[in-house]
Amino acid sequence: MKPKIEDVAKVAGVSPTTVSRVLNNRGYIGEKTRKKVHKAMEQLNYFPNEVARSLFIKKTFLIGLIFPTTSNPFYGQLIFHLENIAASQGYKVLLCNSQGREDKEKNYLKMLQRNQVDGIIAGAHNKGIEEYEIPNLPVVGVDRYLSNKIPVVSSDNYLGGKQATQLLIDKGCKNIIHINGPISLETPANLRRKAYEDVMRANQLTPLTYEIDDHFTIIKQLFEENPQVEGIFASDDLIASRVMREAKDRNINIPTDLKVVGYDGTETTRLLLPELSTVQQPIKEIAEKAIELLVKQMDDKDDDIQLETILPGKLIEGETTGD
Amino acid sequence: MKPKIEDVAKVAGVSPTTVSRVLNNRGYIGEKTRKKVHKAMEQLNYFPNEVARSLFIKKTFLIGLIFPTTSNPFYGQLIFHLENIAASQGYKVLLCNSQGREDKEKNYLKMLQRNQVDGIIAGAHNKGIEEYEIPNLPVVGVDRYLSNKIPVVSSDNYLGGKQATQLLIDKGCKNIIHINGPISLETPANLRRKAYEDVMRANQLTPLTYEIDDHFTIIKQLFEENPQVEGIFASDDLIASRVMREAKDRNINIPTDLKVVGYDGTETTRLLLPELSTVQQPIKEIAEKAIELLVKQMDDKDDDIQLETILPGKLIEGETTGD
DNA sequence: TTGTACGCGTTATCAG
DNA sequence: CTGATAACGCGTACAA
Repeated sequence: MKPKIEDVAKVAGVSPTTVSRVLNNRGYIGEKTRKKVHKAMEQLNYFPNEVARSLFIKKTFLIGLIFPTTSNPFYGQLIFHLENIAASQGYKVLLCNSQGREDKEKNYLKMLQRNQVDGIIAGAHNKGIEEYEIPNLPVVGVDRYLSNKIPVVSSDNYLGGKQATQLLIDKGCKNIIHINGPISLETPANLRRKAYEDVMRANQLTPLTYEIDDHFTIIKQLFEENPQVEGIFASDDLIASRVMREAKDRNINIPTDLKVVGYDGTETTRLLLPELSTVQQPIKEIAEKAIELLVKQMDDKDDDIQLETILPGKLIEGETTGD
Repeated sequence: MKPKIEDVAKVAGVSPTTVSRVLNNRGYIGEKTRKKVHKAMEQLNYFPNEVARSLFIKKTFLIGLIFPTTSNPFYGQLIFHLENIAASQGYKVLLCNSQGREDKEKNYLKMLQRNQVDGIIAGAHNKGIEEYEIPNLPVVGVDRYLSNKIPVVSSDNYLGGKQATQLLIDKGCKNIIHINGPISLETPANLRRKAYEDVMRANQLTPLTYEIDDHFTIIKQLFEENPQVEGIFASDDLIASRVMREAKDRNINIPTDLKVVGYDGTETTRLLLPELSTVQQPIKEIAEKAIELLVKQMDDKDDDIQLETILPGKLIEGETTGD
């Protein structure tokens, strides 16, 4: 059915070894035989079988990607870059949407091991799963601590949180509230909150953080409990968008009565909500660094690599922090 | 290093065959030996090697996904569902971001063949590439005609275009302009335009279509050339968002002076731009149908399958079509 | 019920 | 410069 190396060999009138040599440019081969082999391959429409190849060389050039969901613009864009960069280095990508579910995550982890991936990049993680410490399997975390032995790449969340909060203060807000995603202490993203609290206190202001729930109902509650709120720093742009919506429904003018800053600054949110001030994450750079760290682990066996990489983001001032 | 079936056999004190049997639940095995083998597998932290397995059974349970980019909310969400459904049926997913580039697309196609994927789902496509007609390799197109032998799944683009246009007319618009993505005759999405033109003519109105360029500059031009425009039907929500932005910059009030309808209605755009009227695509249903058609091709050899599947979308009326 | 031998398609090794 | 052979890890006849 599918032609194999042996079929090509037969047609070209050489041995399978020679075909393999032509295929991989290994050793010396006569120019005439090389031509013959190439012609035979075209004639049969031959494609090398990577599965057999992988079995032999014990390398699949596969990278597993475990993230909550490509539906989310941040992860969608991150995964785009990861795949892109991986492809440019000859690696393929196995996509896993864990949806923030620990059971799915563990199953994916097993699946990836069975499939002999050369490495894993993960940004989905609930608690302190130790399943990620897999002997001889390189792993890199993105915006998530996976273990104290696994390198993490993230944007400078502390700086970002600081800049966002400071911007609101600079614009004259005193009553500033922070809305956080679901709290899990292991994520660097929580540094956004810490930065917010530090900056508030440094300015003799009282920090107040709300934690988001699945249906954003907490936002209504926030406005009801704090009618005097002047500034809101949301831990991502989607939440910020809901805040803006709620403010509109309550006839609260942005930026006059309320100023809003989000976080992430993905292509999509920049396009759909250009007026939103936000801290833009260096998504492409994060992807590049993650791949770099992964490939380094795959190549240099147990060389010591940098455990934490923090990339600076960029504060974008839009109309929601006004004037 | 990594334990193989033979190592497990040794520890359990049985033959490799027996281990394989318990692994695949094949044939009769004594309850005691089954226990022993399981214990040995746990002890060694054994994972079956899917690569070797694939080589033997000539099936990889891999599906290749070729789409422009996960960065785009529509594709991001579609890919999420595709992966999800595939996973629930034991299939894994190889992600390919073609970025609308024909050369990348062709390379991915070769790569997927070398990697022995069991099938391909593709929604990225420029012209009439015939590379997709691969003997014995099931393919399904999403919103793109790949060849007249390859099944396509798409939302009811004609109906959607009709509904969008009709909505604008119903709301009192006469001067209605359509903005299209890059035109390629092979895509069902172009039916949106045809529907627009048909409905316009049926109402004694003159259709006028602008084709979007990379940097949306055409939108400015549109407003300058048509100061009297009352309604705009954009072929996706991202374009619609840019239209809204431009209107705002020109102090054109939506919906009073201008009404806007988009297309896609992804989770992200619904969240970020809930005021936008749009035609929501049945993304999950598209994914389900695509997987179903692919799996059917993989199982029933050359059974005749439905070549075209059209799923109805849903018109969502928001504030941009007012009142 | 369990074990032996071979083949899946490829490549490294070693002769020639 | 080219060819024969073994091995990668697993699954299945076939034999025991």
